[in-house]
Amino acid sequence: MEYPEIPNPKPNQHCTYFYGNTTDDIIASEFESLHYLMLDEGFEDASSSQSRVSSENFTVSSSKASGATSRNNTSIKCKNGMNKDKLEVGHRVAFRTKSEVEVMDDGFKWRKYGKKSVKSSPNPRNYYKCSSGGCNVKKRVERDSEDSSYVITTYEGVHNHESPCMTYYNQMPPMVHNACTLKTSPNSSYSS
DNA sequence: CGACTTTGACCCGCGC
DNA sequence: GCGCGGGTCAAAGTCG
Repeated sequence: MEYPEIPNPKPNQHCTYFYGNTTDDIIASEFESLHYLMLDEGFEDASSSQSRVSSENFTVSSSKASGATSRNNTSIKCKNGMNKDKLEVGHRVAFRTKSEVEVMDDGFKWRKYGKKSVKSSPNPRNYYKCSSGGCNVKKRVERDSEDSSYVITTYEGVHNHESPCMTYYNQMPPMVHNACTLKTSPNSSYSS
């Protein structure tokens, strides 16, 4: 198992992560102040190294998403009523972060290519592409419709290059690595 | 001048 | 078939 790229939220940010691939693999884990839910294939190894939290707080259903490029999608709904964004069954990672700023510095360079107001939320959804040549990773950023203090970020695809931030990280001495609270993949890939 | 953002138009799938 | 909604495109504007 290789770890997905995890953005670098502020120390006091609260995050909920959704890792998408199959609906059967819903697992929620948490460490420190972060919460995340994983649906990605190959997650089993990750669960062994991280505290596993019951998925009872979430319900999942499969559906077909509407839209220009409709594919199989998975709809996640929290039992507390929060209706999570539809997650594609594929290399998609979504997470919810309590943050004042919508765009977090995750080490990659993104170029905004669209903005759309969606019916399910009063807040507009922003669309970004990785600006690295040949890298087709996309991300969507929108404020939680139920609590605008939270930002929902969805990554789609796998980076075919290293994060500029990770390159710098790899050049740091090991003792500096120990200071990091978030573990990220050294090769920036979270494919199984 | 290149890279990025903005924003309206367009495309496409789905539901009725 | 048509309208709706979400995702993408691309031209124009902005910024360093």
